[in-house]
Amino acid sequence: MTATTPAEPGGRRGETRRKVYRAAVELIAEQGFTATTVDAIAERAGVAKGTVFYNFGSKEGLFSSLLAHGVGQLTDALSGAAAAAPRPGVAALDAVVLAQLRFFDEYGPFARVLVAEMWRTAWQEVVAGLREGALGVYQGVLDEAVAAGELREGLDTGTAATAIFGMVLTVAIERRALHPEQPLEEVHATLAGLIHGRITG
Amino acid sequence: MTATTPAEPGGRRGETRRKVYRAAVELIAEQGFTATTVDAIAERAGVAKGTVFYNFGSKEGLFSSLLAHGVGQLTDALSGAAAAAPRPGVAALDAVVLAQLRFFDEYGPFARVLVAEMWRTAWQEVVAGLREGALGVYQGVLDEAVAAGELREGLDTGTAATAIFGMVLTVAIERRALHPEQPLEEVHATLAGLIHGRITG
Amino acid sequence: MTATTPAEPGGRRGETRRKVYRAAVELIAEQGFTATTVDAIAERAGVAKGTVFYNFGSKEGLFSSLLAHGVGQLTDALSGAAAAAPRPGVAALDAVVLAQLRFFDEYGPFARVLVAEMWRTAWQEVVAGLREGALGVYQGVLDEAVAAGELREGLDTGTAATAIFGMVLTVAIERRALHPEQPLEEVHATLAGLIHGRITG
Amino acid sequence: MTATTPAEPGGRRGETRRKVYRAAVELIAEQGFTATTVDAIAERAGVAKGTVFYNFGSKEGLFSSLLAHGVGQLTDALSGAAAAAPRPGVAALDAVVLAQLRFFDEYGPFARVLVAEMWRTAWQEVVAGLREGALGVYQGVLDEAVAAGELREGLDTGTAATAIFGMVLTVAIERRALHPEQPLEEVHATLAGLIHGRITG
DNA sequence: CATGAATGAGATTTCATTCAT
DNA sequence: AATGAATGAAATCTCATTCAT
Repeated sequence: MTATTPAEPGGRRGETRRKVYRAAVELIAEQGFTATTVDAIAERAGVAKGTVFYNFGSKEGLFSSLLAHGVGQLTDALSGAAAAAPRPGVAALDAVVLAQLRFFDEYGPFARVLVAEMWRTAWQEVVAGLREGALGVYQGVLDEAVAAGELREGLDTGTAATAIFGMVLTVAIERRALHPEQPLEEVHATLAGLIHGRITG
Repeated sequence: MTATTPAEPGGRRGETRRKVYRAAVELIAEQGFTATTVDAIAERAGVAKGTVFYNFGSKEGLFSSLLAHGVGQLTDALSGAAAAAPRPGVAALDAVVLAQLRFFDEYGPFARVLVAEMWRTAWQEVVAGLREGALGVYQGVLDEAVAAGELREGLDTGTAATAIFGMVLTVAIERRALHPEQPLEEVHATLAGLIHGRITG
Repeated sequence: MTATTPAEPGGRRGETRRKVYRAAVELIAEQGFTATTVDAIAERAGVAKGTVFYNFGSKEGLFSSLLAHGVGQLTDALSGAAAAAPRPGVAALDAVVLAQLRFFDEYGPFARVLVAEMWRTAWQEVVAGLREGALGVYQGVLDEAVAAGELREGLDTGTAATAIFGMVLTVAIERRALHPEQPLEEVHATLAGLIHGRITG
Repeated sequence: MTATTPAEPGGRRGETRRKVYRAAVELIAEQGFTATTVDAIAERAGVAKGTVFYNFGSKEGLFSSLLAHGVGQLTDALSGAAAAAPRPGVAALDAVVLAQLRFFDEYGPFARVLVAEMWRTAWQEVVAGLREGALGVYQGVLDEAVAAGELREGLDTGTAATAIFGMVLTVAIERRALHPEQPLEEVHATLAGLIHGRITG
């Protein structure tokens, strides 16, 4: 079994991987990506340093596995919200925006890791997954809204999806860093207003 | 003259600083801050490694100087656009968005550096400058629009400013990376539509 | 049964040992002893890493066992050829040279291992075995030739044995690596000519 | 200047490289190739560990540079002996054999390194150099001897060159390891006898 | 008999920084 | 004002070996 093959979740190896994972996420939350050493991760996980390499092959391997996992969770959160929305179209869009806000509220460090490390060529694959996953959910919802006549025919839904995703991402990071006390609902209301045009009186 | 004193722009030292700036921005955009070595910066700039330290004191010093410089230029570009707009309010907002798109179209690597490194606690000072500068321009324009009755009373213009800035930043990066042939005006139209509510038919 | 006790050749254990032997010889021939990892040996042999240690105790143990095994086979091949020669002396010498060429033709990787690792102080015991075995055969044949008056009285048969052994070993490796198509008989004729003085017209 | 570019011999860097070189050769002589750590080399050379990497790029780089250097010296020694021989042909061959014996007598550790590490794919280039260099000298001398009628027409001088080189190499290593007190001249006499056919009475 | 996850000592390598020139 | 060789602390990574299953 190679170093990067995930083990069966229940076994001894799966347990180790989970411990290392959790330790890595916590430390990134505290100190950022590259400032986190494998030594520190191993110590916090309560395993030997070699064990990290045995299970993930390299520091890069660990982090790319981590990123992929986070992107997957984000995509799940967004598509879940889209599916659970009472009605498609703009109402679903609001739900997805709220889901994204909540996700980054809960996994704030992940948002920072995402924007800070997205550009490393080593992880282009992960970023591509983000595009197909999270941005895809946005674009799907927007396409439905266009089809339903809620948004104007001919809207560039690709660009609009990126725009909304980036808007929410930026606001979520800023809120966490500077106004953590501000209620999420308030922020959501402001963004929803911006997006579906009720910014004007 | 200390290491961090900027030299007169025309001299030999000013030229050296400019070469190092450009090399650093490009490399950091490609690989991120920590993955970029001073060796690589010096080599791409065509100077000796010692020269980087002679001029900027440290790697962090180079980077924060670089960020401050870029943020200053960005602020100038945005406030220039706001001031030159025929009318204040929403019209001015469109002009500022266009100016931001154009700025990042010209200085693409800087946009990536900004988005990637903006949130590191180490550089809070720079981020504060960004907030007072670029985000301030947005907030000022939005405040004027509220005062003029173009936007609804009570709008959280701080959050809205961050939202629009992040939206434009994200779209600018994505366009440069994936659709460089798409006309800037088209992108601008989509964003303007989103922002002032003409997204709906 | 201790880890270093050889098992009966036919059993499950004998089979495992043989697979590991073969894998180890090949890899060490390709990369050298220290560059070859137990991981790689186990993988190529198709067994678990623990199995190598269970059977051979240590990496060194595997290797010295492997060398001893190979040296024993080589000795058998050479002494068999000497015994089977129609006449003793120079004719027997030719037969032994041919046998050595044939042996290394069949077990090429072992020749490389031998030449590469023979001189390491760690394995003096094995080298002593080689000297008593394979070199002993050469020296015995040479002594007989001296006794028979075919070679001059006073010849340093120890040095001569080493010289001829090294010559054949080197040529065998070179042939395998660079001229595998060259008939063994041709090479043998050149060497035989060199050795018993018919190099001159 | 890249890490592998040799510096001008007189400068500061050249001096450092020479110190590291010398330390590396000494340590290899004592402990063998892979058992020698960069730490130990740096300490004996009296430089920081980083300096070794600054100058040679990697441990492999250091050793391959070392090997190439040794092969060059060996080639020079052999071709020098061939050129200085009073007469070409078999007399020159004797001189080359003596030169090879002397070289490995003086640089014994190098001979061991050579045979032990020749097979690493990283150094195939070096080995190719050996073939063209040292073996080339032997073949040239043999060809001349054939042309002069001293050796029989049609002799496979390529194989013969390899054979003689390997013979001398093996004997030189063996002598150094087991009979260092034996006079070089005696060994040379035995080999010379073997080679030009006076092995028989 | 065989396994393979875990280990940790010890190796190689990186790179921001200094300083004599 | 610029250089680049040298540094060394700190990082990443390797791998023979152990041991519970």
